[in-house]
Amino acid sequence: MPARIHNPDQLIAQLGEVFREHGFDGASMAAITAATGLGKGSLYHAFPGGKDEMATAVLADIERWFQDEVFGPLGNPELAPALALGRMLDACETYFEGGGRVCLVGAFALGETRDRFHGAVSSYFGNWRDALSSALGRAGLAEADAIALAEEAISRIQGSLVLARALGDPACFRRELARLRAALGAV
Amino acid sequence: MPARIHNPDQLIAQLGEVFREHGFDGASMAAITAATGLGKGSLYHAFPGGKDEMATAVLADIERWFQDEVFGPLGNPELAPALALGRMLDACETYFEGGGRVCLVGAFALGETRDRFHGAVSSYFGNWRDALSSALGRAGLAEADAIALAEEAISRIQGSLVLARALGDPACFRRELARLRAALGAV
DNA sequence: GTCTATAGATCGATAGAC
DNA sequence: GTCTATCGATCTATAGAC
Repeated sequence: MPARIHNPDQLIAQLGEVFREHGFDGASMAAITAATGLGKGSLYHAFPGGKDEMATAVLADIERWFQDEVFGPLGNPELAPALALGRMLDACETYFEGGGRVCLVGAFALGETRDRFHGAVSSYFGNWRDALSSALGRAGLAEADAIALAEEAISRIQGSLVLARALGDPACFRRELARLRAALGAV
Repeated sequence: MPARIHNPDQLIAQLGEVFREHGFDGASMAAITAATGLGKGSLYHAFPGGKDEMATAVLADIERWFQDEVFGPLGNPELAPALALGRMLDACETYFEGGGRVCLVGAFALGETRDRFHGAVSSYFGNWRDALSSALGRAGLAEADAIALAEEAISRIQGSLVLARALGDPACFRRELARLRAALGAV
């Protein structure tokens, strides 16, 4: 059944899972072909830049999701800060599947890809920090304290994902989210 | 100048830096040859198991260092807990070069190597958590609280390394260590 | 838009001389 | 113990048919 048209959104999601599972270097074109059901010809037609362009598209899609679900609400002055903070934690619990799914952007930051995709990685974390400190500022913290607590919260989320994966115990992540909910005064 | 005998400790350290810089898959034998100054023949003579054995040796060396410098003092009942906690933070600041050096074990936990080296990765973080919660228990915390704070502290260290690398701002890591020093009651 | 076939480079690993 | 030469496999990327 050739000429089957792929849903672009689904394709990006499939690519993301391949990079998540194998890493960037480990995600061979053969693995990508198997995971997406698309031959090399189709993949290079959609992404003339090869794996680099695929990963860039995946990172952009992730940032878009977080912009809509997390950063946007955090920065929205019409939303009560406690509510926005709670939504952030809920979105993280869902997105990272309760600690069973690593953060691809974090993995790219630590891995061999750190320089190659530095722009996208830096943008993701920078926007997260800015949006979070904005919400904390609206909650009453001084600017310096808000930035410090934002960095701490993001570190705790990212670090507990590392710990959960390292120990093979996703509950580590959920426990950290629960503690964060109290520390941030989130609803 | 053939027949030059390499210092085994130095070789392990060089291998560690190659894996840190390129990741496991990205560390090709050519890159390892260039970084160590050893030909493939010599490397396979020292590590018949190839890259897997090299990485295993590097991880064991890292765990040994943390055992001596961090986990041991934390678990030592004769050492004042506040002192042991302070030593842990000092050792982290030194080892991770103030945020400019990522945690190889953390990177392996997030990356495509997560299953391949799961034993070593799990051992490292499990021992860290146990030693840290032991020190926190001696400092007066109930067992459940000690374990929770230990997980939080390790998450903050690992997460701030991710954040520092992602933003290209090592100071993120040092700021988190300073906040952690206060939160743990460390000297 | 999708496929197969294949080029050309690089991979991990081995063999054997010194 | 170290080196060079080399193998077969695998890799990314391209070409061209349909």
